[in-house]
Amino acid sequence: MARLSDVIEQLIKELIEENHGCAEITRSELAEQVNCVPSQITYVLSTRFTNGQGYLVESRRGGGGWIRIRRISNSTTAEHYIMHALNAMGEQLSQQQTEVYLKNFVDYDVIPRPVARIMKGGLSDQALNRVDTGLRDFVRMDMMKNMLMCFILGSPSK
Amino acid sequence: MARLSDVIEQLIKELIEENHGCAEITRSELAEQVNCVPSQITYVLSTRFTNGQGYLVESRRGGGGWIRIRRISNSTTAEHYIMHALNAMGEQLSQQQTEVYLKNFVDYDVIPRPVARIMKGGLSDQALNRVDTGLRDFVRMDMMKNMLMCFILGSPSK
DNA sequence: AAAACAAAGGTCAAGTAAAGTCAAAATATC
DNA sequence: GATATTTTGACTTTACTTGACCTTTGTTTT
Repeated sequence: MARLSDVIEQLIKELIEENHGCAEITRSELAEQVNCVPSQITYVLSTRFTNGQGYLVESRRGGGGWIRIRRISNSTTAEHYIMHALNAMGEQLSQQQTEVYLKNFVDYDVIPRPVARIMKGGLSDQALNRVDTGLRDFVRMDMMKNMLMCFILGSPSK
Repeated sequence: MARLSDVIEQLIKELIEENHGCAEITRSELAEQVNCVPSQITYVLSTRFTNGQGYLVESRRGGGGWIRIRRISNSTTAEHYIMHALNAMGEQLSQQQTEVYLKNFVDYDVIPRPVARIMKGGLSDQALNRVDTGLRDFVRMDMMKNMLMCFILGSPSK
């Protein structure tokens, strides 16, 4: 018997497919469709639609809120390159490693220098000063991945 | 269902644009146009047209009253605009406020869209997920400021 | 004038509609 | 049997909407 999570995963993937790479849902609606509690949608998103797997999840709370899931298309060299990097990157990222990565991205023309400069600023120890040192490199990695995904995915087509 | 607040925001922005930087409205009239209670106009103004976001809101009560929303010095350079924002910004920043700022920056050609996109990605709740919620908005603000500074410093004023 | 009235905008708290969190319970897998 | 994954649900936080009541200003009446 199929696991509910798998069904939900499949459903979302179909939505993305139909919509050329971008699904926009309402958590509670989708939950109702498959007859589960809303938080299970959250669970599926957090386990099967990560940056490392090539997805970008954005959301807004409050009245009229939504969740948007987009997938990297992998059709350009930049996308390939970044997807590859994303997979190779692991869980943590030091400031030093950040700089190495960014330099490479610029050298290989994956992202423009000005963009890299701003990323570097946001990912610096200075910016992350308030984050516990034990956690910092994890947060930095999350940010790096999300930034990269956002950069190559651009604005939602619509 | 699109949020009413977003519609109102857009409407006001268009009015400002049409009028070269200054919109003058009557709260109750605008409210009637979009079919909401007057106080919702106030809500939109207070969440999306603050001084820090580059607007100046003045008003007059009583018979013949009005509300005037002006964009701060339409003619300032990107650097000045950002400097102003930086100065007005305070210590904390929510995801929603982040988006309002970035949208403004892009709409008013202060920073290019791709840059705004990566900033948005890095500053999102998804990216900052591991940071304690009590700390999150502080960290987000630190990052925002750092990135904006990098942006200004990186673009040498001619 | 002064008082009364009308016509604005301002405030604030309650109501509603979403998504997020977290940990216990249930189920699968090894 | 132990460990990992999934399912559930009670509770939290965020964002938007509504409405009742307040204050200010201009106009009309006495």
